[in-house]
Amino acid sequence: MPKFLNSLPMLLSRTLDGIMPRYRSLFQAHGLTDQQWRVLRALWEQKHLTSAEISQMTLLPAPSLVGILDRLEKKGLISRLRSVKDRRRVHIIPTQAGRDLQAHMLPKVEQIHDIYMQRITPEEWDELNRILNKMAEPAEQRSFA
Amino acid sequence: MPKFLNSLPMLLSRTLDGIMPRYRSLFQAHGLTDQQWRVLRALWEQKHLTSAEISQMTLLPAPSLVGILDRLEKKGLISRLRSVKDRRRVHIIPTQAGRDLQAHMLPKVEQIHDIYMQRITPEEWDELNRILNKMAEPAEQRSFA
DNA sequence: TTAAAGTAATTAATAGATTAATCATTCATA
DNA sequence: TATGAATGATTAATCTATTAATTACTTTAA
Repeated sequence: MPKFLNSLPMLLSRTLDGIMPRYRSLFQAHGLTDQQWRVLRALWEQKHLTSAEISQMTLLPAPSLVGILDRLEKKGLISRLRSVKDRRRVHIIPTQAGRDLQAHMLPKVEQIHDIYMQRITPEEWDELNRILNKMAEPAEQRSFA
Repeated sequence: MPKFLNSLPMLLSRTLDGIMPRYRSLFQAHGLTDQQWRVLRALWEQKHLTSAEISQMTLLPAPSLVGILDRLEKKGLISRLRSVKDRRRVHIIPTQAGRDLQAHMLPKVEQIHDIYMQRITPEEWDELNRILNKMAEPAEQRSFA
């Protein structure tokens, strides 16, 4: 295998390319993109979030989020509600249709996750998290080590 | 940490988001995008590749590659050469400027890679590869296990 | 040899990523 | 209390991703 295929970015990209199609075909079956699902998924636990909070949780860049929210709104899955206390903020709230879709899809999404989790042991999963988090730690925090 | 932030796709995305900025600012300093560098990098070892081969190596989708190659060509870093034996194919060849840029950038890219490799042990790196490859294995191949 | 099937690159249409800039609002403070 | 700094969402411009369709060419099989 050529050297650069073993780089960290390529390893991670290859893994994502390997696992995402299975998720993606489920999302597509419900008319959603990966990113649109992420937003709905983030709203699962917290019932309303600001645009900035969604961006942080989902890792979706704020400028991308504008369009993603536009399309989710157009599909009737979320609503935007301008905050009264701070009118710069916009609260995002799932509609009933949005909550129904979440409830319908979440078990299937978890099934797919289980498929991948069953390929490794719980210890390997912990290892994976530990190693990757160590890799991605910002340099500032590391200087205290 | 909310549950879905611990999913496999989020873990991988978070790691990529953590490591790429360091690479990206180097690429930017030389007027390249991530993807444009990947193509140059793929041409490092093999001196000429077809568009399809580059797509496979770099994981860049073929339709995206058209534009990426257009822009690399416009910058004078690669040339397209239609194959004589099979005129459907297009061979991609780095120009002298392309090779010079590669030679200049590659050590710096490897330095960044080393930064991340020094955060973990060689054994952890092997573990990481082993676990992720097991995750991303296509289902067909797994049925023989 | 010729029609049909297949292949490599490309185009088209829509969605999202990246960086910088803008706009409205709020905060800090002089 | 005005004024400059900071903040949250958005727009703008360029580039890439995704899926489907197209174009040009090659191979296969009748």
